[in-house]
Amino acid sequence: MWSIKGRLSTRLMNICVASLCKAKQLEKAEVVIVDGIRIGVQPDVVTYNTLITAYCRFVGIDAGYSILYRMKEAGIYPDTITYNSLIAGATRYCMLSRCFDLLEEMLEMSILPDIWSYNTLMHCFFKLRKPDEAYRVFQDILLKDISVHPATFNILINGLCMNGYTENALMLFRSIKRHGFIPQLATYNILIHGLCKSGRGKTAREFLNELVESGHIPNAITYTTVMKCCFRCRQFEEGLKIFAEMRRKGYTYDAFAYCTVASMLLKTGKMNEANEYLGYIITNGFDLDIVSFNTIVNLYCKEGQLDIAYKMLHEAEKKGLESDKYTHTIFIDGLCRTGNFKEAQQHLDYMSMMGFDSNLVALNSFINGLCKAGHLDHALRMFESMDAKDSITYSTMVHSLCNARRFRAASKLLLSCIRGGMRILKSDKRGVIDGLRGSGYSQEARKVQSKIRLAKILHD
DNA sequence: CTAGGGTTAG
Repeated sequence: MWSIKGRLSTRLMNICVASLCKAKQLEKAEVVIVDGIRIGVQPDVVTYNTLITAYCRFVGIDAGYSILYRMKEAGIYPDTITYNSLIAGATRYCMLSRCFDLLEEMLEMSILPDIWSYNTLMHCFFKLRKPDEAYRVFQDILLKDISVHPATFNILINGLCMNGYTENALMLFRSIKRHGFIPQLATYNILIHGLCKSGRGKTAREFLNELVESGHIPNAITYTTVMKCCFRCRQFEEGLKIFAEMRRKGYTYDAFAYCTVASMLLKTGKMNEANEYLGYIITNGFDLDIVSFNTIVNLYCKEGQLDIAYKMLHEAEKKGLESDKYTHTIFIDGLCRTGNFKEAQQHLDYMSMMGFDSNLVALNSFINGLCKAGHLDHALRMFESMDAKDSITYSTMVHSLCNARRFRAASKLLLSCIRGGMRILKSDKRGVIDGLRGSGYSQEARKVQSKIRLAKILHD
């Protein structure tokens, strides 16, 4: 009798712990467990699995591991879900080798990996931009005859899109549908998002129709995705209409949609309106995460109010939020706008010290700032020192060198940009050629022109 | 009990 009651209570405790974990209330969850133990309710494997998931997500992978030790000490054996949670934690922080360590540990303990172990591993490969290896995991799943989960396809489609294989994602989507797989709402959301990101708004629209026709009801994610797509295609009216509809339907319960709108307004220079939207989420008690703070900080940086921007950053830190590469990039851009290159450099140094995966955007921003302020040689030195450059790096430099009438330097960079197979704005190419010609370098102008033509032939 | 939406540069 007593033991049945005990098990029932453990289930109740788990429900309680799960909802607290979901709300990031880890301390409260721990209190519930301690209180439970005091009155004789023992935590079980589910309790610890829930904790591991939450600690990995909100604190870090090592915090997740420490729960694993705690449960082992308490004499509770980890199961597949325990390890899946840790693998998900490792994937969150892109730690591929940890994923393999965990898989190995599972096998050593005769805990069999399931479809979720493989799904997560596949996701990790995609996050690390290794689509081939991710696809190999999928083939492995089929080979091992493990039955797939709808999420397997979602992860695949998303991963393919995010790695530039939109066409393959589309083919996969169609082929699994032919094989009788009924796409989930999430599958449609993922595909629509991928299509929007690769600039295929029209196809995205078609799938939005298909989504509705197949009986799904669009959710907040669908709306935000489509709204963003409108803004991308400069259909501002249409996008704002979608936002209004979201409001009517009660889908604006978090800061997501507001931040999308505010960013669009910032990009198009409508500071006052952006201020309104962001003011609304600040004063109306929305739970702001680092992305929301970044959007707000961006507003103040663009307005040149760096002091308020820093105040917001401190507020975010007080909430226990950690600044990310976006935060620093926004500050670098803002500091450059106000001519404070020294402090901008400090943010850059901090980023490389912290090992942020790619600060190319930040460097581009810095270079742009230097150019705008007329420090062309400083910008050039920076440019030369960069080991990775993209088309934006090149166009910024080429454009600025043309403005300074340094056409020969501009043409040199333009040519190396083309050699690298990168695209550059037509107006910048024109600027270089016309500039060379106008300053008496018509032979070099012809050379550049023919190289551009050659690149075009090779590219198409 | 894990995938999917929002934030950065020319």
